[in-house]
Amino acid sequence: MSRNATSRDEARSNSARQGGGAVSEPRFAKLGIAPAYRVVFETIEEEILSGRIQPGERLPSETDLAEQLGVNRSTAREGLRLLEETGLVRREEGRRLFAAIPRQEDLSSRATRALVLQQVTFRELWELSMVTEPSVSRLAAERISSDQIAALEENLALTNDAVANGESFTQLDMDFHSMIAEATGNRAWLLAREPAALLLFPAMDVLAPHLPQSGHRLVEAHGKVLAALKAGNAELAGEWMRKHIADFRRGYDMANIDIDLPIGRFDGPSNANGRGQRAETRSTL
Amino acid sequence: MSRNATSRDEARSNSARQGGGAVSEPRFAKLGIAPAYRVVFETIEEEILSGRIQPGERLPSETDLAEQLGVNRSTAREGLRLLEETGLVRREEGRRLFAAIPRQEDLSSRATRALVLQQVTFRELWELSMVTEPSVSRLAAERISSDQIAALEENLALTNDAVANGESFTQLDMDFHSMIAEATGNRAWLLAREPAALLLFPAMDVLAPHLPQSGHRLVEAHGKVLAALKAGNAELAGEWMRKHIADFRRGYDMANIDIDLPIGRFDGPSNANGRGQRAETRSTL
DNA sequence: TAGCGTCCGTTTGTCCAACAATCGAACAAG
DNA sequence: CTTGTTCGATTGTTGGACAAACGGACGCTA
Repeated sequence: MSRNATSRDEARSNSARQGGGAVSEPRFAKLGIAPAYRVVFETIEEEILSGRIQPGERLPSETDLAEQLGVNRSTAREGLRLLEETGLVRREEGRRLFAAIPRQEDLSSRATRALVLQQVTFRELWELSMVTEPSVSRLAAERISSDQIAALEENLALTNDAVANGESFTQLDMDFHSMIAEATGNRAWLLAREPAALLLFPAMDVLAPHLPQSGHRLVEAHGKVLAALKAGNAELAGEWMRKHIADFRRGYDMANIDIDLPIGRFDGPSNANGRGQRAETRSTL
Repeated sequence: MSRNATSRDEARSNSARQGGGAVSEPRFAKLGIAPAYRVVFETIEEEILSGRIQPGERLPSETDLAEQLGVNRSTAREGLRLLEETGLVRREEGRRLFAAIPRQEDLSSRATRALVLQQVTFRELWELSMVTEPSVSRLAAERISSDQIAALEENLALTNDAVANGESFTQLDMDFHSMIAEATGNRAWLLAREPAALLLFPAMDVLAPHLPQSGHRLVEAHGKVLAALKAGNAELAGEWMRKHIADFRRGYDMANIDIDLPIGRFDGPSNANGRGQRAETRSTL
């Protein structure tokens, strides 16, 4: 407790002003003065990152925490909010906070939002996906399990139905690609491709009205990829996937849409923790 | 103001318990009941995402905000902490909060932490980087500016010095790769490769003691890549980069380290907002 | 004129105290 | 064994309060 109280007071008294006119030379480094709630955050964060608090383990009650850290409960709560949004802490069915590791969905949706705000263009997303999707397909071909194959087959069937009925197949499309990525068993790959994928594939919705054939082409392409995966043919899987993504851009060109325009806003679940699991996506031009 | 108060009260009274034994059928969807501070968060988030509050624009004072939303200042503050950690809100030299777009560094470090906690292996990171690094090199070769070439040359010189003096060159190494990625001008690519890169390259520190030649090999490889970039030769740049990354793994094998072990912890700046900009990295086995 | 010290209203950071609502679990009743 | 009931622990929220720091404005002085 004294630890934090001390560091805080220190910070306070040290906070001599550095303002004024234009500083001639950067003689002093900026003082790293953090408000107490931030110190609370960093302290607990450190406990979790270092493993001293294991994921799944319950955190002390707010009152306890505040007492242990020597701050007021309100201050401790602010620190907890910080942690909460980081994903290092989550609430278990109702209240009770416990340590956790951030879920990739949280990370992805966060990253996706950032991409939207940065107004990334279709071209940027496409350039990336032209590499990621074939690559994961190749990897997946060598590792995919029969269960995963079965899941892909079901997905393909559903997609086929959706196309036949004129329904939106965007979600199914995204699932198809995600499942392949999961089949690689490589979490770094998952994280690398997901944010862009969440933005790129919904763009298909913009295309569909212009290109009546797009649905069928997609089903066909997915079928080819799936066949190659089933055969364990990495090169073939990669090549079909490459064509599939390349085709996507061709669709954009044919629909006469400028690929250098920022991609539309992603309307997924706005919050990371909890409700609204289905990723309802929409791409607005 | 009434808007939020209403939605909250509604939530309250609707919160009929659903507990009890094992539910037979999922007849009802879970109620999305959010505490007021979360609603505050989502409301302001929405304002920013929709563009009604522009990045760079100042937010109202906490008192104002609380009054407008019809909640207590403490509650509003908790919502602000959530926003703060999302990166949608930042403090400008001192206090004053203003809207912002999340910085990629924030996102990357967040993602990196997640990867560490998930205990990703060297193999996973390497598999990804074997694709990302050559790919960005190819792209960069077609777009890199002379300024960026110059920066890379300086980096190479510094790396050479560091190697000669037996100093750590990890940071320089990471910078080299990041600069190439930036030269692609593709933000999606930046985001995709960074988290893994932040973890993979520091692993070099583990290698160096075992392989005295590693530094020189690295400088040589960087030199080849840079020459190819300068020549605008995409294929060559990609190929040298591929060899460079492949070599990294060979080093791991030669040092007799199991590449399927989780990668060590990343000790970067723990907080996203502000101080501690230099990415001091360390890889602990 | 550029710089310095001071005063003042505003805003943030922190604390204290309190209460309603909910949860969890134990326990009683049908 | 499912449905109330009760009770302590914990969270969500509110109200108010105060010190510290900031942003300027103002005036003084080399």
